[in-house]
Amino acid sequence: MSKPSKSRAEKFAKDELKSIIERVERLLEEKKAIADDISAVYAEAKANGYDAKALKTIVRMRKEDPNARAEFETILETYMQALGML
Amino acid sequence: MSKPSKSRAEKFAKDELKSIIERVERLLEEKKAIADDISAVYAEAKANGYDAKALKTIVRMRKEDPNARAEFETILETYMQALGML
Amino acid sequence: MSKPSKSRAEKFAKDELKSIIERVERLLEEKKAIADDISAVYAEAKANGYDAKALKTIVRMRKEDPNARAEFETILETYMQALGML
Amino acid sequence: MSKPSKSRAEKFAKDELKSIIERVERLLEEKKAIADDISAVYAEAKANGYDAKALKTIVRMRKEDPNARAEFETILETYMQALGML
DNA sequence: ACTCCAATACTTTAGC
DNA sequence: GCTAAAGTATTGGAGT
Repeated sequence: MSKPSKSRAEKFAKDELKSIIERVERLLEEKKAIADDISAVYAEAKANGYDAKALKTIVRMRKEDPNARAEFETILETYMQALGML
Repeated sequence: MSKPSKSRAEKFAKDELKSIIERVERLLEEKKAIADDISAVYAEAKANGYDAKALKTIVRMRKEDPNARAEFETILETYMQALGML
Repeated sequence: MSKPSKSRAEKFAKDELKSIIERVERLLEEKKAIADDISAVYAEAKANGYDAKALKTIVRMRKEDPNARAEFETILETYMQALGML
Repeated sequence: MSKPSKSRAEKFAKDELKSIIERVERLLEEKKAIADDISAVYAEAKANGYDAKALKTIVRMRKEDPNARAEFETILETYMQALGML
């Protein structure tokens, strides 16, 4: 038949959808690659005798506000004291 | 027609499947109820001036092995010291 | 000395804190017991030839609103159609 | 005083630790930037009338093995049939 | 400010 | 036992 099976508008939408999905997929691949790089850094550090869990804790702590952290530590120690954990 | 639409065996399997699903659903409801109770305890504590985040940290710490925790703290402080965080 | 080492108020707060923590711990134990029960149901089902992953999917689906689900399925199929996944 | 406060080896380890931490932090920043890009794509798609949840489902499905998915769907429909969900 | 939801990170479990 | 997948918990962000 001479009539196209899909209208121009439908074709356009189709391409748009495909484009969205593929952009996300490409970004997800990049994100995964970086996550793998991070794992590799920790694995190498571990091989050199570092404690990966402690390294992760350090990274997390450096992101936090120092004042907020200090305050939290104070509360925590108060509770631990009251519970005989110190 | 007089013939039953489902065999006895199929009916049996159907009931078995239904039973499995419903047992899980009942247990999930109970689990949810307990999770809600826990939330309520924290909410009440918060209303009485406690820091919910610190309380959760205490609960987590009490589950851990004290020796392992002490060792972890030591490593952490070594790293913090080296990075000028103390 | 005759003076108590802790004031009455502090002692009270201490007990209150301990009570909060212990209530949470008890509830967490109950929650864990139920989670184990659920695992046991799935393990038994699996031993009887059921697909645990599919069972979990069924349980999840039954929690959802049927209308919302139907609508979602429609959209999903539209997208899949447009991407040649059907 | 003439004696250095830190030995050469300690200084070296310190730099190594700092290097590890900073490499991870740089990678985390890159990872965050990509995550933000992904969010932006979904936000834009949503503004153009797409259902973000369905788009995410499509992305997930395209990562899966088609045969495995088909088989899973078959089992799922068997269960749904048996439970009167179809 | 406070709740609700989505996203991330962690923990645990299942499969190879 | 180890990698990979699920489930769970915590955190950040959006909206009221």
